[in-house]
Amino acid sequence: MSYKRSFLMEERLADNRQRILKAARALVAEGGFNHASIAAVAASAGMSAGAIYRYFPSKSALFVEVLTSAIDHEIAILQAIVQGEGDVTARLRACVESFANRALEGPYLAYAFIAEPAEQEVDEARLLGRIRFGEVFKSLLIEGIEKREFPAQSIDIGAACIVGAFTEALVRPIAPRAKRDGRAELVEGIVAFCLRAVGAKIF
Amino acid sequence: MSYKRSFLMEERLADNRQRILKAARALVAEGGFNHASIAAVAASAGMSAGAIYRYFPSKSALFVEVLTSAIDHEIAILQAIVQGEGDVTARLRACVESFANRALEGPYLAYAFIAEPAEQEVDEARLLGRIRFGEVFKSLLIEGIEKREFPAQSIDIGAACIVGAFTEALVRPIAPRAKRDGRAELVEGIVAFCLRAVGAKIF
DNA sequence: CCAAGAAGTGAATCGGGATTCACAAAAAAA
DNA sequence: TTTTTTTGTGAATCCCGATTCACTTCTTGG
Repeated sequence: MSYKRSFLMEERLADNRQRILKAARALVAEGGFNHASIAAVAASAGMSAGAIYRYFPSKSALFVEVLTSAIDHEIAILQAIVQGEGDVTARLRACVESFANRALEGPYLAYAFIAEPAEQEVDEARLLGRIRFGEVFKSLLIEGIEKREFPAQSIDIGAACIVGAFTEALVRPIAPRAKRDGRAELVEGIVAFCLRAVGAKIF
Repeated sequence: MSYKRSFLMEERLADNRQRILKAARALVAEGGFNHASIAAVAASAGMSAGAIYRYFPSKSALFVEVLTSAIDHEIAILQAIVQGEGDVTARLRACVESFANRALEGPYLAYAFIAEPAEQEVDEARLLGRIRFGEVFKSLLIEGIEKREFPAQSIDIGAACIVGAFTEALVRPIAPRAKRDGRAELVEGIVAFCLRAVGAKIF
């Protein structure tokens, strides 16, 4: 019998895989999904188009992973905030602020991840991501209501609405070409909207 | 010289155009944009694929028109509510309710119009539509603040957030396959969220 | 009815990017 | 080193639906 991947080989492969993901992410960040053909990704990752298929079964699969891991990262950040200290209102505010700020930082990337159309599969992943974001807010809502910071209300709907609200408010300034001033005001406006919406008392 | 379109001919042409639009709309309603290839539209409209191109310069153009006219219709309805009687809060509620109910009526159509990815051009039309919906809510917000029904707040952001909120809350139950019970609760939840968000006093 | 122009047909073409594949290079086993 | 297996290459192929176009059919004006 024959061939067992050496450790070094193993590493190189893993490395290539990462390089592909990174290249794909970068291309999306730079010009949206359109910009990111397999050929472009391959070139940018320093390998041939065919090679990509040793690492990912299809373009969709690749981009689903790109999207999913970006979302994972985002969720982790939010989760950390949720589990942090402070009253629920403050944490909700921090979540929205944090998300919005990062989105405004990398416009194209955020646009692609929030809104840009892509393959069926990628879209499903995005919907899933939205649902996961919703879960985060759901947990905040539950806690907020429990602690009487917020009035009783429909949790699921509220969570979805929050995600939709800041997402929509972000997409317009984010969408390619849009002006990008008044960032602070934008973020503050979104936060204020969300806090009022859940009935936080500060307002 | 020769040939001048008779009135009857003129009519038949206009009729065909309408038939195409209707067929396209129906196909979208039935299975989303995917379902609606030129071939399918042609077949469903009872003519050949080539003929479509006598009426529309491209597939995109056709679907942009389908989308736009649907949005026009929707906007007209909302506008009527806005200009109707009652306090601003009531009208805002009516707008959201009305939109949501119609969206839940024709799930696929609404999904396609709200969220399903499509060609660049169609997407731009959709973004435009969202902005127009935003305008409607903007006018309500302005009036509401003027009349002291709502506290001072950022108009543009608020409008965008409202659109995003109900849109998101609708898309999930709307997205192909989702269950569809508790419609009334859903609508009521969305309305409540939006009213709180703008600071309406009822709550 | 005929000629000229317009509308309709649908099979062939086109486009453009994903995917494959015959082959080459590199790595492990012998 | 030779053999075997894996990995990498990139041009050719495939896919698939929009779009075109040579041709037919219908309308209009004479």
